This record gives sequence, C-alpha cells and structure tokens, in this order.
Amino acid sequence: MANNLEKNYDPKGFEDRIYKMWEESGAFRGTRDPNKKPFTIVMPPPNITGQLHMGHALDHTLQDVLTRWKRMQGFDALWLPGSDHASIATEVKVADKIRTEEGKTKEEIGREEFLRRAWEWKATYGGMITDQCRKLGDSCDWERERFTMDEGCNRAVTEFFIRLYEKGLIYKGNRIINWCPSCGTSLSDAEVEHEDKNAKYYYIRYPGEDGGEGIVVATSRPETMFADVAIAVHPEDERYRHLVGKNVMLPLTGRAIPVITDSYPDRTKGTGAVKITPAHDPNDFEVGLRHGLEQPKCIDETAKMTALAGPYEGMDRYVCRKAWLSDLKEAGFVVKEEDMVIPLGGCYRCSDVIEPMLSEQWFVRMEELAKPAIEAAKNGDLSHVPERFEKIYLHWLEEIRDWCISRQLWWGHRIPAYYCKDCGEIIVAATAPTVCTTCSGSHIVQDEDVLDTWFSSGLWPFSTLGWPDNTEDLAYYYPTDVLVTGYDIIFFWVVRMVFSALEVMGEVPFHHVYVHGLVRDGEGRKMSKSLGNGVDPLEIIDQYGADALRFMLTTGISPGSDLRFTHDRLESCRNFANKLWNASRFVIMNLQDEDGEFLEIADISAGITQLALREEDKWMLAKANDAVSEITAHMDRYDLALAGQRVYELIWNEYCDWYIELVKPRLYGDDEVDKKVARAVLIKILSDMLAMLHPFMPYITEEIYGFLPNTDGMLIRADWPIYDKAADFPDAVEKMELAMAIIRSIRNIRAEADAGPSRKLRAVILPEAKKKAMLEPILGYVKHLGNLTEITVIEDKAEVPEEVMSAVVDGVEIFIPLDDLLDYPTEFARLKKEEARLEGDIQRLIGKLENPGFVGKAPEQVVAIERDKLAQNKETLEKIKERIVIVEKKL
RNA sequence: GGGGGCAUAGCUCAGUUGGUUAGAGCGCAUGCGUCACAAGCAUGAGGUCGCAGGUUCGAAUCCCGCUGUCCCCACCA
Repeated sequence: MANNLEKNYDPKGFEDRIYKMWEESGAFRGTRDPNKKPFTIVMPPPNITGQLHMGHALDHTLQDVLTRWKRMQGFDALWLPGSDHASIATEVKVADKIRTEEGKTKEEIGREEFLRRAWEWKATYGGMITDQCRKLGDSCDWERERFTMDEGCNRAVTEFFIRLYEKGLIYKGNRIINWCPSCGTSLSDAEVEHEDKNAKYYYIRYPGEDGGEGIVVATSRPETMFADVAIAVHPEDERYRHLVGKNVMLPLTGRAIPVITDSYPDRTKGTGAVKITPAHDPNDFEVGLRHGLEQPKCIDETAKMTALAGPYEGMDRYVCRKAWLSDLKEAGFVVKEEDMVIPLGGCYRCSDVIEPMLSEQWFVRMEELAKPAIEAAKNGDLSHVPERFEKIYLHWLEEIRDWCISRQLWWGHRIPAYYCKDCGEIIVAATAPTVCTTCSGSHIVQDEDVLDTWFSSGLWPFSTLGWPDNTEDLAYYYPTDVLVTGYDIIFFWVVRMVFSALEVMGEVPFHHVYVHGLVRDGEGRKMSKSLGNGVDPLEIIDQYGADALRFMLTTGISPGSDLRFTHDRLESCRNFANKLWNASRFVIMNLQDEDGEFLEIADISAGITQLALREEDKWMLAKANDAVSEITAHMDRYDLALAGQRVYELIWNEYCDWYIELVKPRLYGDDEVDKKVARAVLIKILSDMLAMLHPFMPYITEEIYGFLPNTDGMLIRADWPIYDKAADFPDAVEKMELAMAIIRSIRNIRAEADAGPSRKLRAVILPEAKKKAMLEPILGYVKHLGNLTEITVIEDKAEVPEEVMSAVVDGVEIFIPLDDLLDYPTEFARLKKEEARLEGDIQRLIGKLENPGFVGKAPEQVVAIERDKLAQNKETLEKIKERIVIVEKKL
C-alpha cells in the first residue's frame, strides 16, 4: 500500500488539518528562549468592525512570511495578534444595528446598555476575524492575543494619559477642532480627508457704519458671517488704510464690527480683506486671540444655525447659506460670485463635510513629543522600507499640530479626568476619587468623553507586551523588530507609536517599518465597499487555497507599490503549487517499494559530497546552493517577491524541468548503489526547497514534508537552509550546461523539422578537440533527453553524413540525419537566421573591444568575458557559414 | 500650493550595488495523450525599456528637463 500524497492537489483536504496541528503543537508560541534571539512583530490590530479584506490578507501574509522565516532561522519568533476596538467606526456600526433592529437611537438605549451591545458585537466579530487569520495560515501566538480595550491595554492607556498630563503634555482647552456633524464628535487632523471641490467665492459688501462704501470681502462660507467679529486687512494695504479703526456693518443684522490690521491677510488673495470668525476658522481664531476678540458661534454641533443667526436659527448650515445669500442678493450686498476649486475637509468615516469649530477638548502637546520621533528616523534607529516612505513620516511630524484626543463617543477608553461639581477642580487619576482633593466635596463626575482610538493603538507595541508592568515579555521581546503596514496608515498610526514609545519606553517601538501598498482590483481601482469590487479572501482560499493566495500576494510586486489582484496570477500560483505537489508525489513514489516501505537511501549525514555524485547531482546541488544564498539575501533586504520568485524558478525550472528528468533513468535502472545516491539528492533538494518555500506556502510544504523519509517533527520548526561551500561544483555545472544547450538545440531541430517526439532520431556530434573530454560524460544525458537512439562522436568533418540538419553550440557541432523529413528551405532559413544573429553579436563585440576606453577602464574580468565571447561566436559563425554553403547547394 | 510614485512584450508586472543575447506569468503560434503533473511537456514569435539631453569605456538602471498618468499632503479669502 503506497504511502503517498493524494493523487490530486486539493488544498481543502489538508489546510485546516495542518493549521490545527501547528497550533496544538505550540509552534506559534513565543517561549522567551534564553538561548535564542527574539524576533518580534506586533500585528496591526484589525478593526472589529467587520471582516478581513484583501488588504489584511496582504498585510498578514507579509508578516507571516517574515515570522516563519525568522523562526526557521533559529529566532524565538513572536508574532503577537490582536484587534482594535475602533471607537468611532464600531460605534457607528453598533448604533446602526440598534436603529435597524429596534428602531431606537443610542441615546434612547443609554450609555450602559449601548456599551453592552458593543461588547456583544466585539464577541461576535472579534472571533470571526481570528478565524479568518487562521485560514490564511497566520502563525501568530494566539495565547498572547490582545484587544485594545482589554484590561491591560486599559491600564496602559490610563497610565499613559496620566503621565502626559502630569508632564503638562496633555491639556484641556477651548480651541478650533475638526467637527463631524454626522458622527457628532471631534476628529484629529489625521482623520480629516481633503478633497478639491467646486465651490464659489461670494464677494460681499460690508457697508461702512458711516454710510460709506465700506469693504468687500470674499468668502466661501457666507453662513459663518453671523459669527464675524471683525474685518482684518494687512497693515500695509493702501486700499483699506482709510477704513482701519472704523466700523463696518454686518449686512442685514444691524451689527457693527471693526476693521483691524493684522499680518494674516494676504493682499493677493480675494480682496485682501478677511472676515474674522474666531469660532469657525482656525486662522481667524488666532487673529481673534491676538486682538482679544469675542468668539461667538453661529453653527452648533448638529450643523444647525444658532440663535446668533436670528431668523435663520435652526436651519441646516447649507439651507441657511442658500437663504442668506438670496436675502443678501436681494438687498444688493452680493457684489460678485466666482467659481473656485476649494479643498474641503471630509470625515474619514462618513465623508460629511467637516466644520471647523470652537470646542473644549483634550489635546496632546505635540512639539516636544515629535522631536525625538523625528530624530529617531534621522539617526537611523528607525528606518523605512522602502526608504522613500520616511518622507511621509517626517513631513507629518514636522508639520504636526496639537492632537485633539477627546471624542464625543461612548465606545472607547473613557478619559480618566474627574470634575468636582463643587469647586470645578479637575482631577486626573487612575481610579475615580471619592472626594475632591481641593475642596473635599463629594460631588464628583467623570469626563463624558472617550479617547481617540489611535491614542490606545499608539501604545500597542508595548502595551501588548505588558507595559506599564515590567514584564518578562517586555524585557525579552521589546523593542520589536519590524512593523508591517500599508502606506495609508503611516501618519495615523506609525508616528503615534513612535513618539508614544519614545516617551515612555525611551526606545523606538520597532527598528524597521516595512511598508506595503494597497490591493487593487483587476482594473487598478482601489477595492472599496462603495464600488463593490472587493474580493473576499475566504472565497479565494476556498477556490484556490491559501497557499496560492499567499504566493500571489507576495510575488510579482515591488516593495511599497500597489498590487493588482487578478485571477490569472492566482491561477498561475495555484498551478505552481500543483506542480510542486506532483513532483513531490513522483519523488516519494520512487522512494518506496510496492508496499509503501521506504527503500534504502544513501546516508548524507557526513555531508552530501561524501557520496558518489554524478554530474547532474552536482549540478542540482550547486544550483540549489546558489539559490539558498540568493533567496536569503533577498529576504534580508525584505525583497520577498524576489525571494519567492527565485524559489519558484528553482523548483520548476531547475528541479522539475531538468533534474527529475535527468535522474529518471537511474531510478529505473539496476545500479543499486547509484539509486540510493539519486534518492538522497532528490530528497535533500526537495526538503531544502520545501523549507525555502515554506514561509510563502506553508500548508502545501508542511503537508509534503510529512511524507518525506528521514524527517522528524514539522517543517515549521525545521532549519532554514544555509549556503554550503562544499556544494559548489563549477566543472559539473559547466558540463551540464553544455549538455542542456545541446539538448535544446536538438529539440529545436526536432520541432523545426516537424519530427515529433515519437520519431526516433540519431545524432552525429563533432566537438572541437578541447571540448571532447567535456562531451564524453554528458552523452548519456543528451541521448536520453534528446530522445535519440544513438549518438556518434566523430573527429573529422569528412564523417558528417549527407542529409542532415545541424546546429553549433559552444564549439560542438551537432548533426541530425533526417532522411525523408529533411526540408532544405527550412534548414537554410534556420541557418541564415543563426548567421544573422551571430554577425550582429560579433559586430557589437568588436565595437566594444576596439574601444580603448572599454579595454582600458572596464574591469579585467568583464573584458575577458567579452573576448571569449567574441572568439566563441567567430568560431560558431565559421561553422554555420560552412553549413550554409552545403545546404545552399541542395536547394 | 507642496511632495511622491509610475511609464519595460498584446495584458499584468519583475529587473538588488550601472557590465552576457532585458526576464516572468497570462495570452499567442506549432507539435505532443510521454508511465509525477494537460493546473502539463517541448519549441517558437513578440520589446529602438515614454520623449529629449547629460555623466560614463558602458545606461532600462545614475543626473537634468519634458510629456502622460496615478497618488499623498495642504486650516474652504
């Protein structure tokens, strides 16, 4: 009974089983092994709002490839998983759910009950996401799984908040913030997305209080006029000098406001005069502060007009704009309208237009925190791969303004600030105080707001390892090695982790930021819910297997660039898995007798080179050995795509296409000793290939590995292959390459002459004297793979048979007698084509070698190679020309 | 307004520090049911590497400019 792989490659038949085996064996677990070096990645926590999408699949596959590779290299590899509570996004989803299912608002349900529902949501979707990670093959340590609102993370958040507060880096203030009227909360600058929109400038006259012409001001937001408190002009602006210090009238309101001077107005923009609305514009706010102006609000938190708008009170901001403009026009105050493209801020969650608004919020003072984060990138403690992303990082930090961290939401970390109702004292503390520290009053209430989600995710690399406690995990695994994330999230998250970590840990949270791109659809569009062009990774896994998906996501792309998702590529990756499957099945089959018992295999424990290796063995070993160093070098540089590509070539083009074919006659032959050697090499190379492919295609490689003899344990724990100096066989490589070139040319002749594979052919070969010795040992390969009945080696041209097609390869002339099949026009065309190619090459080479600059300045080795090439080509051309003369006569 | 990416075969893309005849997958053409694999095998066609300069003995690769295209950032006078 054969003990082999299933006949057909069917990933469904083993992927789940293999994953369970890994997980139950504890292979994913970080053990803080003192004899190993740590390698740590913290998983960017997916939001609990939904399912994993293709972007996660990419992100996770890259992390898993790195983790598995390092684990095999002998590191104590820890990939720490978790999920993010995603304050605003989850709150919106849960509120929606309550509204559709029960027809109630969150206010009707109340804070406590709402939070209970949110936790229910977390229980459902959090579990879904981890199941999806398992399907992908994520080798993360599930026993260390964390959640941004678990007990430890909560403590970390509170501790961090208190520390910053006590250092004066967190303050509460009344300032202009980004307000999303739909979500009903403030947002940080990072959460606002700018987009150019077509809009209008309205030029509106503010008449002089004295009945004069007054001043014309351009604005795109006339509805904010009700909150105007002044008109500012530049102090050196001659046009308005006569008005400075006087009042102008706010049209239709009967309210007079002063004309003031300030450095802020730009004389070249608009009319050079700016209406000052401190409560609804950040620049105006600053101007207002400088001049001690009032800060009235005319738009409220729901984007409706306040009482200040008089008759327009209660109108939506845009309804009011329309009505107000119409009234202004009627009264003749609108001087001009101008079409304009204006960058408008939108909410990153709901796209509603952001209203800059004066509001009392909590802020993090950024200047001092940003400095060390900038420094870390500049001095190399933190590096971005690819490098260009460092610019985004630095730009964001250099331009950063204070970070608004309070959110008017319920789902999140509630701000650890308490107010004494008696004396107004603010107490920031880890636990709720019972009495006021100032007045001893007992009427104490906690701040209603929660913290920005990114405030807690900024702590992720160390909160997940135990901070603020001084845990063993933190000591062993921190700082982490690499953070893998998309470029779209650098300023949201990466910068915050860096400055948060530098502040409390005094060390960067990770040394490398490995940045990847976005997954796009077949047409190059971003995958999005609204376009409905998203592809569910689980469906793809179901269809093609996780390995094919992983391989597609990690190869054929360059680091940091977006990747287009196509079924074509997916299919070719699946085909590759299938190829490996069948090749492995073939190898395993040939290692066993009819009863499925393993046959004897040569012992390689003393080193593969101790065996009686044949030329093809040496060639294969040398090729695989080269691949080991190339692949490892690519991995070291995070060039996963190149590494994966090289494994592919090794497996398909070198092992399957050539080595297996070359070795077949030996497997079926009678030489028992030689058979054992062939088996040993087949297994050695196969297991090395499986190891190097394992990070990319963990399932299939593990499954195959389980069927190989002489392996104990699992591939996931196996050693990464290392370069072996002894496996460098230049002579054998040269011989085998000659054999391959000859075989190719014979196959070419066969194809050109329409001599199908079943047609038995013989060959006559005339080597140059110096190639003769090299030719002898490879004739067997040529005969076998050229599908020849016999090969005759001749020493003299006179022995060349009459009716032949011919080719010249590296100083070896090959003649194939074809008798009735010989078609001279075809042969003539073939030879002429070859002649033209050689002549072109020779011309180019002569040009190069006659250039004194090249000969004088290029490295000796390069010149020597070119010389050899020229000599070789000349000889080959000579021989081709001779053949042309002969064939021409036959035409 | 500021910054960045990309432009290579019909399509989607690789191409590490400049150095053989610029590669792959898919597609295309021809042949092949050969006992691991038709999700395969063999052979082949197909590219003046966006345009114009420069550096160099040598440029797809480095520099400058241009064109096209995509993206990011930017407090809406």
